[in-house]
Amino acid sequence: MSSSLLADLNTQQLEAITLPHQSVLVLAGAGSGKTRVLTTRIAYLIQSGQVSPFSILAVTFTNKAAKEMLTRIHALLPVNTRGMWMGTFHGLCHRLLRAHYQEAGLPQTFQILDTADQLATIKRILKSLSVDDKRFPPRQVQWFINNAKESGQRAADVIVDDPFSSHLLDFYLAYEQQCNREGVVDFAELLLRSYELLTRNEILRDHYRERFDYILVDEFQDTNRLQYNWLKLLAGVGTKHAAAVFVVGDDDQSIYAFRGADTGNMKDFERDFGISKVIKLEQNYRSHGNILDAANALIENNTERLGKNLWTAEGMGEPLRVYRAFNDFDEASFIVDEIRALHVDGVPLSQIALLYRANAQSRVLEHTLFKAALPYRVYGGMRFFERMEVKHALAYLRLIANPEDDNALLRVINFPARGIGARSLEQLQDEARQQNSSLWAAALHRCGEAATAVESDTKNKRGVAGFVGVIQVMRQGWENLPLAQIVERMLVQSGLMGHYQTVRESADRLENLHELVNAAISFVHEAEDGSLTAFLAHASLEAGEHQAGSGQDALQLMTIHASKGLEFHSVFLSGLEEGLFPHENSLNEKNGLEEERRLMYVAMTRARRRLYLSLAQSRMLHGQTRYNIPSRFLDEIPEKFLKWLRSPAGDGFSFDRSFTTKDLGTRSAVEVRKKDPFNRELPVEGQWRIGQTVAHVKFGEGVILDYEGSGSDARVQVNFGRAGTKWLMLEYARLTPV
DNA sequence: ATTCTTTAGTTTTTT
DNA sequence: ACTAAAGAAT
Repeated sequence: MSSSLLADLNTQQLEAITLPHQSVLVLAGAGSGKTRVLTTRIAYLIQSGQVSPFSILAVTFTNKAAKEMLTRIHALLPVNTRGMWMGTFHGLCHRLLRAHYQEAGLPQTFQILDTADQLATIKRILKSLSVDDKRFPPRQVQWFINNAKESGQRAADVIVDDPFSSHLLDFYLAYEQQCNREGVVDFAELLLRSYELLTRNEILRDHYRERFDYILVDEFQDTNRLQYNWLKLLAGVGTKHAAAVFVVGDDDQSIYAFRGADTGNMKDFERDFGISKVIKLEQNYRSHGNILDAANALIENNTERLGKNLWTAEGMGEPLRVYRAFNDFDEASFIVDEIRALHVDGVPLSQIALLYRANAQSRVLEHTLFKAALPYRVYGGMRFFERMEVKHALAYLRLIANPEDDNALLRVINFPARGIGARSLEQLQDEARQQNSSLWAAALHRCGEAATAVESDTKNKRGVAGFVGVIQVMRQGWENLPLAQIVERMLVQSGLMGHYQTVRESADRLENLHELVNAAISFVHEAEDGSLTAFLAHASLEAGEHQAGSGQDALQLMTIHASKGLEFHSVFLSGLEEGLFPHENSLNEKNGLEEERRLMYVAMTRARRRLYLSLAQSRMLHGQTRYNIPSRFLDEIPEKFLKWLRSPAGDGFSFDRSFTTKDLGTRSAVEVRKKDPFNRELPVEGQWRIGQTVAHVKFGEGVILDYEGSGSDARVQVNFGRAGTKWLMLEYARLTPV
């Protein structure tokens, strides 16, 4: 046994890593070396010859976490870990279902619906049932279905006692049938179906139980009921081949109860798996004492805790700095000033995080950072595989794999436009309903199956026949092409490329389509199975690591949720106001306040050396100025840990930093409708800006509102007040700056 | 079939 | 205040 593997570990870490074949719950506090323990445990088991990688199953919550864990194991251990199963719950269940699709009652090419696809399917079903979507909002139906599935219930299992729920149940049933007909599964279905597969199929169950000797689970506090039951089933508690289940979690960092995570699973785990001992990792290697003690004091206010207190061998460090701002702009400019000072002191920008409760808060921060010319990156937001043009392209690919996919068909049957309007679509849907078939089958039937395939690539590209032809061409003779070529040809054949080449302002979209080809190429490189079906599953399950633009030293902006698991030298936590944090909506939910407090705890424990807490007396929200009182969480942190940078009571208040209404209130006679937040230069001439006042020979003075195009095609929209708002070609309009 | 107008929703989010 | 999506008008 190499000694380096176990060097520098504390007693509890060592105990967890070297534990013999038994199930254990590891309560791992923030910054206690949780990931290290998990990866070292796996490396230790393999290196000491207790188990082959083939018999290990490791579960994480995100693909990112799985990837990181694999990298770290490889760094510890020069051993081939191919046989090991490591991934997310959904990824692993997907793997099971692919391997045993027949036993699971699925077509070989079954596709995965993401959240948006699922909602679209539900809307479609509600429409076909002529349901009033005012009375039954699609989102609520979606929530009902996912909730049922995540507690392991099929439509047949749900018991309802009121007429409203009884309707919801009908929709659930219709949705189930529709998904089966189309051969698609949603995220919850991946779990439920593989759970049912293992329940029903004794041979498979025994096979996997025998195979997986050691099961490890990260972020266990985030598991929902179905995931827990899946785990229990696979582990085979109480049977001859019961696996040793090693779960790591922190009840204080459970912040996903709102989407079904159940910390009760931790207590149940102790009971169901006969846990004799809980190992607590309580030494924190991240933060200075003041930060940690403040966080501990805060979380003490929660009653539902398993009990655990973090300590550090580091010194107390600095107190937490609290700033009470006049308004949100003032708060942002305070943050900018402090960032500048930190940067001068040598703290890299990438080691500074700006955290907030809600995404809407990033706006003012971004605006201020941009004005201050500080580079920043915002995490979260639109992902690559969720972009409209990418989803269109994926829909075509789905139709190649499985034309029965109504969802995909509806998305692109008239995109690019082929002259198929609402009328013809309705006819098609009626036909499909009558024959109880897919839309594709109905479309085929309508065009006359024989004729279309041959004539398709000659001329007739419009109408339903044109669409059928396009798909026929894609489905015939492309089977043996490499994935990237399929994607490339599809982009041309579908007309997507052509469409985005002609439409103005589509440079980004075109680039994304090219990027999709690149994604296919690198997917074939990395994945074992480079098939189209595998690629489509990848697109659904790993909606996208947004890692573009990395490398540059930039500030990190994200929600507190997104910051879990990360650490920074300095953290700015803004918006500490009642109503915002804790969020007002949380107060109506059961245990909502406790979850908000855990969120606060997570935010505080991200900081290694310096933690700023800030609040604004007034803040723009939904277009209205709101006046808030300080967050109760500030009261829950003892004064001895805090250093107020401005009087907490508001007396002796200075307005020096604050924006007054003069900045916002004065408007010229001409109203600026749309402001570019960055006041960026028009790319055309370099001298024109949005918001700039210009003069026109005939229309007089006006303000530039917007622009379009570039080069000789560049146009600007100018509001001339009395003469109205006009679009003008820059080349001819002869505008002059005023 | 395109384009304009109205309306709803706006805590957190991965798979 | 702002956006996206549904509805109405051309």
